[in-house]
Amino acid sequence: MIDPKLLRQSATDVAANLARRGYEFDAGAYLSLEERRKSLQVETEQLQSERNASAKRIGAAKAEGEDIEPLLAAVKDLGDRLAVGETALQKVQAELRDIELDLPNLLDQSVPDGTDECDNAEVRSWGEPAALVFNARDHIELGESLGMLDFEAASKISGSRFVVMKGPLARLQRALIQFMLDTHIEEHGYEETYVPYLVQEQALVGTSQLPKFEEDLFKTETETPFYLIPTAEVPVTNLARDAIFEADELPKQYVAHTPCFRSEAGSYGKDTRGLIRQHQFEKVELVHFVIADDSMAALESLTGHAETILQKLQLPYRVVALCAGDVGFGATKTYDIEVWLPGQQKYREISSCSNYNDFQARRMQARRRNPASGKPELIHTLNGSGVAAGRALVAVMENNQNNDGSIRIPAVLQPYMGGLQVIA
RNA sequence: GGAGAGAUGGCUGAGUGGUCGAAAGCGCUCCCCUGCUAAGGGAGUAAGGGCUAAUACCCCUUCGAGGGUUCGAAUCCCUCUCUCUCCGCCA
Repeated sequence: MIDPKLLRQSATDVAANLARRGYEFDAGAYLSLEERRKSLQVETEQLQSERNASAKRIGAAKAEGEDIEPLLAAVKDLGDRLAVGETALQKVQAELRDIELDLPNLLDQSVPDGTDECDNAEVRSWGEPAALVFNARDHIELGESLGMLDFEAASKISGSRFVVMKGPLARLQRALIQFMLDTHIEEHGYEETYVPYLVQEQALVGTSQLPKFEEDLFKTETETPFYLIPTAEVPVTNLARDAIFEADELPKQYVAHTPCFRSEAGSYGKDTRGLIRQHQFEKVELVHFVIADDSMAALESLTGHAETILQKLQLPYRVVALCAGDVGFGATKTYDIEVWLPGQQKYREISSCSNYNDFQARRMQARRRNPASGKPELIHTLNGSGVAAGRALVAVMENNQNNDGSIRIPAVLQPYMGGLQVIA
């Protein structure tokens, strides 16, 4: 959520910033609604104040044994007037909140212009795509011929966009997850967390998947509905909900491995085959809570932590700064890390690292106490994949394939594979 | 699933219709006292929102959540959620 005070005071500046995303914010309509809110709120609070004062007078008079009938008569219609005002105020406030919850975050000035992923700016790249002497196979062909990826079996059980993995390949994904967790815990200073995979609406409003993107989520039909998490960002970031951190508690860095569940509504034609886009996938997620001044530096270090994983796996990648039109709803700035996939002969997203500044914090009431003023102020939140395990598996398979269809296991993963060096 | 108890400020815990945003204690902050420490004395110490140039005044809201009764609700009524104890079941 954008600061409502900023919306009031600088609505046209906000509109100009959001226009970079291609988002149209009707500042005039907002401001007229806001003006209505102001007069209604001032009026209603005035009536509440009168009610409180008269209740006290009546109480005092009664204690003195005086006749309170005249006082009661004087406030006879106050309750009705108040009820009318309160109802009207609540309605306007709800309308304003709906608008505010629907507004994307302001973009950082360093975000490059552009409308879609074609305009993203490469920041750096690492490693060289290998020149394979034979025709590179994709992970589907590799996995199926090894007998270790079974999309048909998954389809029988659950339909499309699911997979069954078997044997050393299933273990390889687990090895990747373990390796990533251990690296972040031991080398990057993260605290490991285990979190719920089912969350309530409020948590998703906090991280801004709701109310706008409900169709992307799986929802249970229980009495109070649960949503399956689309990313560990949701439960982990909500650890800061309604919290006031003391000065020495920040920064915080959390890592979590979870499955992620996405309906993929609206992506029907995309990546229909293989592991790239599944309803269920494994991911290691990094989350930072920092003070406002530190969030841009934290974005750089978080992105670096994800890059370290790919470097240790010897996977070629590049880092791109998402352009204005491609930055996600709640982020102020995002780097995507794209790994080279020989089977597709292109770079594909394997991690997305975002600074949300106070956007999620405001929705969650996530604060820290400023030691100088003693007052609570909003923290900044960040998150990024460190990295997506399913896609990392794809990258390892395709980049480490041999001519005979066997797959070399990266050295850093071999300890997690019982010393196995090749999957054949 | 059955039976019972409970939910109050950072913590413990009073408070069953009126001046209660809320006693007391603990914790924390500042000051005094003290050679240091310990002990002691005094003052302060919730969050969100409105108004505003203001993190100054002032005002509003909040005692698990939502509704109701009332001039007035932490206190009375209804619904829900959660926590704890015992029994059953289960990983």
